Amino acid sequence: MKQHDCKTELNKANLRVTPARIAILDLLEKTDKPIDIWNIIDYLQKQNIYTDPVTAFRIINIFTEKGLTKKIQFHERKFRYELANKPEHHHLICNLCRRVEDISNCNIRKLEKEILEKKKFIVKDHSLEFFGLCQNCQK
Amino acid sequence: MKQHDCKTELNKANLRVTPARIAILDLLEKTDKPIDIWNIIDYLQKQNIYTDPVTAFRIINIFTEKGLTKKIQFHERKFRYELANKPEHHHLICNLCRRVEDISNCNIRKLEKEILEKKKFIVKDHSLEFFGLCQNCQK
DNA sequence: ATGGTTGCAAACACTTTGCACATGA
DNA sequence: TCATGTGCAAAGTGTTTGCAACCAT
Repeated sequence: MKQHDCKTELNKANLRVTPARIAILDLLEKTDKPIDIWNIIDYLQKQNIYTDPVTAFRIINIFTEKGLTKKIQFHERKFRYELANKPEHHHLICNLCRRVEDISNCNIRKLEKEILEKKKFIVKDHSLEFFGLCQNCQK
Repeated sequence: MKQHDCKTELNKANLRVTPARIAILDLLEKTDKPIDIWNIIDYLQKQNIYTDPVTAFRIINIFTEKGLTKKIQFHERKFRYELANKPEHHHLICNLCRRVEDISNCNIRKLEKEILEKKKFIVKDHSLEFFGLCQNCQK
């Protein structure tokens, strides 16, 4: 994401523009798989933006609150994060090498409609993750 | 589950039969929603089976390893657990009252086949959870 | 008898909170 | 200037590990 875009994003969310926030949006934009806090810290460090882990957590939490990012879980003890405005997709997580691939066109929307009809439950969000073996690790 | 069945279950898994293990299998059998460690501890306590949380973790972990139980995540910091041999189903989790409802017939298998064809990824397991508002909380 | 199980103490990993100081608008 | 953001220390949760004692087989 261009710096400019990041700034407008932050403004729209009523958040002040700080180096750490820009960098984190930046990282999320250019990373294709959900990242954890340590990925974020590492990246900030490389950008010479010294940031306390606490701050990283606070940033990612406020982003999630404002709807900029999403929390994801891969059956690990920690959360992962990705941009919320990515087109709908789900994850294939390799049990061996932990590589993550995206998959889309799952037609979950149709399911959600059925759920509303059958169960009167309004789906706001869902998580769909597949665990298994990627092509490489099948050998 | 009858005591007897629990015992054969444990034997089949090469696990020794202990009061805590029987009780945990028992609880999982009669509970309809995924439970966490504290639910387990509470139950054991009520059964007058005094068990250290560490032991509860160890039991549930070995059960999961042996394929008797499954770990589940509901975007919380903790894991939940359910019996692995339940018929395929997914969860509707209410964002407000946290009630959990089951849903089945999602035809995920079809999707898994497509994934194998498109991505050459062999799905071993998946997690599909829906978050939203249950009928009661929509008012 | 002996190897799997447990309890206890401690450590661990991830995440949150409180408060004083710093900074962006 | 002043609300918002940050760093540091500390605490909070959920979970795992090591080791000695215990108990199911």
